Amino acid sequence: MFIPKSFLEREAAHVEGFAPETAVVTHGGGKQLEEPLIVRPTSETIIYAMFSKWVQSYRDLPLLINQWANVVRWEMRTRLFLRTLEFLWQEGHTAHATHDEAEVEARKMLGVYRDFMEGWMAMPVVTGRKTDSERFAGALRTYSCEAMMQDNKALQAGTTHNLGQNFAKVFDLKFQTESGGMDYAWNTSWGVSTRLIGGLVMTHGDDVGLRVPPLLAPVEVVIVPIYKTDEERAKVLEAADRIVASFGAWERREPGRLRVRVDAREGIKPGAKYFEWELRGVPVRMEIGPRDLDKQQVVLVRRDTREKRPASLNTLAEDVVELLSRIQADMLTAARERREQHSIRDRITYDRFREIMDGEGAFVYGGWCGDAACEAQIKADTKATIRCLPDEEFRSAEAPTTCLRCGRPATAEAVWAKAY
RNA sequence: CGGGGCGUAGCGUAGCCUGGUAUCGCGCCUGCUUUGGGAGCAGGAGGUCCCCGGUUCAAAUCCGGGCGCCCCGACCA
Repeated sequence: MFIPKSFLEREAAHVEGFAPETAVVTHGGGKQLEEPLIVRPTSETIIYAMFSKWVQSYRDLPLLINQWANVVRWEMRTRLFLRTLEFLWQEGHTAHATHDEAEVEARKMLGVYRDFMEGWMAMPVVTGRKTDSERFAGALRTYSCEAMMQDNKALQAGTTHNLGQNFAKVFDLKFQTESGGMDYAWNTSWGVSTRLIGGLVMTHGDDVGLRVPPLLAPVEVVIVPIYKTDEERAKVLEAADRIVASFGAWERREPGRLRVRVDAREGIKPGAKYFEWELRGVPVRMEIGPRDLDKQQVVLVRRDTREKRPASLNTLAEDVVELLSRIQADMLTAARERREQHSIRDRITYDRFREIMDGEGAFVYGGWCGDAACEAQIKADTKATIRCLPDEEFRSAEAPTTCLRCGRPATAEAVWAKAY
């Protein structure tokens, strides 16, 4: 939670990047502290100070520490979920014997993050490397997952860093090598935060409310019973209980059982229940009424498309499991298609680029000359930044040959967008 | 730190310009009827109109000061 001010100051680029946005504790126990304590904005300094005590030999490497922690960054302006003064995140820190091993780790964690964002959140991302001006303060290289929100702005959803030996050198994180010499360790760090919740909302939310992908939904299926008389009520609820019991035994599915809930509240009409569960984003609603039972069926309604269809009681569990996995897949596909519809890969003039950034926004794939001054000028002109230099699978079939703004030869393809 | 806006019942608001019994919706209470897309009808309760001061016979309304909140910008991996 607290980091001695001198720790933060040890790595020059790190302190320069973070000092303006730190909260500082000057008093403790009623007395002024000899050395102020920084409320951690990130934990590299304190972690590597400890690593240096733990590591002596190459045999102690690699070393990985993961922690869930709250951090504080004194932003001038906050935005719910996306930029808060205090946020909860997961931060991982590693130490390795070689540069290449650290590089592999940084890339691996980027893949882990991507798998979660796409496989679980159904939030597609573009992965790639940050430019020098956008990379983590103190890192050698920063990689990121960039998602597109429904207003066509980019959300940096997670980052991983190859820190090189920058922190090891200032915290004296040394080890004896296999051949008997001494070397500084190679570090990586990586994190994702509660910002992902904002990303989920802004990727999938619609006019009706939240849409939660099945794999993350606390309730995947809500059963809404429909009845008029007490007799009907008893019959319908009994059928609902039987369905829940049969689902409870359903274990052929990954991961685990079906999470089902019966909304048996009385005094609330079915329509009101529909609206409430739609607002909360429950992926599938199952309606059971007397008319359905007569036909040995229920009605299934998808939250993502709001499509409604009957399903036989005989094959219900299989049907629901199949539907849930289809919803999971369709939500990712729909989000990805949406992103691609708002991605521009055609060569466009800088005037056109400015027009787009001034208007509806987009991910614009364009050439970059590699000059930080040019990058800064584009930001000044349009507020758009290079979100990343995309990994190969995201690059255009035909690589751009000239810089989007200055027309000089391109050194890389870049994804430009306004960001949160 | 600049620019703009707003504070009226639990919530959302009208009224303010042009001073005169504070409006409507949701919610709440009681009763009856209701339940396949946000129930209906009838009756009812609920207010320091953000605070302080001024003008006036009379202030939610006009004037002065204060407080609070929101949005935009600067800032931000």
